[in-house]
Amino acid sequence: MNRPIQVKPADSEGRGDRKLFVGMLGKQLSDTDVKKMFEPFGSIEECTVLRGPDGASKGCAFVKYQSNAEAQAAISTLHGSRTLPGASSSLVVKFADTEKERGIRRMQQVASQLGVISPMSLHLGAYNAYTQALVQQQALVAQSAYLSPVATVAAVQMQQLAALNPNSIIATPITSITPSSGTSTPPTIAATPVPALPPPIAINSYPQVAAPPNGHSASETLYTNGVHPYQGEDTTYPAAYGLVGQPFPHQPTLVAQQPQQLQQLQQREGPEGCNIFIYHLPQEFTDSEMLQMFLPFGNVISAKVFVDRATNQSKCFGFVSFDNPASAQAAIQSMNGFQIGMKRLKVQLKRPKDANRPY
DNA sequence: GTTGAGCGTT
Repeated sequence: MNRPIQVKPADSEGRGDRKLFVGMLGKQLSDTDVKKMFEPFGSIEECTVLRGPDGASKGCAFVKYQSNAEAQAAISTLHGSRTLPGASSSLVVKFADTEKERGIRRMQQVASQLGVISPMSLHLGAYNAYTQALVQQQALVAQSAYLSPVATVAAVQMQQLAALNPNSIIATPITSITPSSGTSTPPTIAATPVPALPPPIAINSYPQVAAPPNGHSASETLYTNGVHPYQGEDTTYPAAYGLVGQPFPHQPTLVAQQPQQLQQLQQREGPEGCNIFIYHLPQEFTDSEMLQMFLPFGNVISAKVFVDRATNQSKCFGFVSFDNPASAQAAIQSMNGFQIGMKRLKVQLKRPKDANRPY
């Protein structure tokens, strides 16, 4: 009997698997559609298309057969066999994650949402750069009476980002916004006066600026005012920088506990008028850096730098969403025209999705 | 060079 078995036993043993993960399904396929597709290979015990909270298909599914052999057969025949309409590549059929793998996936997901695995981490080796940033930061704080709190915080953050990133082209913004320097350097902050912004926002956000270089900075900055997704180590730094007031008006409760909860905080657009478009970002800016830049203006729902999928390079523009229009306006007022290196940021409201284009 | 994709693991 010569049967061509191409799958190594090791692949299927020890997993006890009859359950498949199916990817690259068209998003319009239903459970039934998928079931029909997989029925020829065996008896299906369970077939579920994964859907988001809104009920939209995620374009993948779980299919559980009665036996491993059936599952195996489906893999052999269907995997990569065709590209379904609406899918970006060919059908994926493989064994679903085991418990253990799921655990790992969870951890990774949480880690990435907390910004622990961030390109920024790669630059954090230079501790002296960090301390240097603190010194400069304190100097800035001393001068902050000359600037609106928001502009100051934004500036400090820019400075810190620059300092933490040795290769950064962000070299100049700070020196040029010190009104007391007495030199003739013209301010490069374009919109220094920030109209009518409640200082508490800046104060609430302030401790984030002084985040220790332990890779947690993004975790601290994500969704600050109200949701503070990490605890510990956070008891000293507000005082360390002479801050007064209550850093967190309501008790920070959510810590990295329920992954589901974190998931719900994932990038979303805000309501109309709450989303801003940022152009001329430095090439090396990541989500978390952009997030930090805009934290002073309010509750940031999401911050996304647009990345070329093929090259993984930033396209130098991105989006930040706030939970209210006033924050978005404040961000525009303060940050539009903000000079970074040779370029100035362009910050404006995001175009509505279904933009009725005037011709 | 200009406006929120995406390979998705219950």
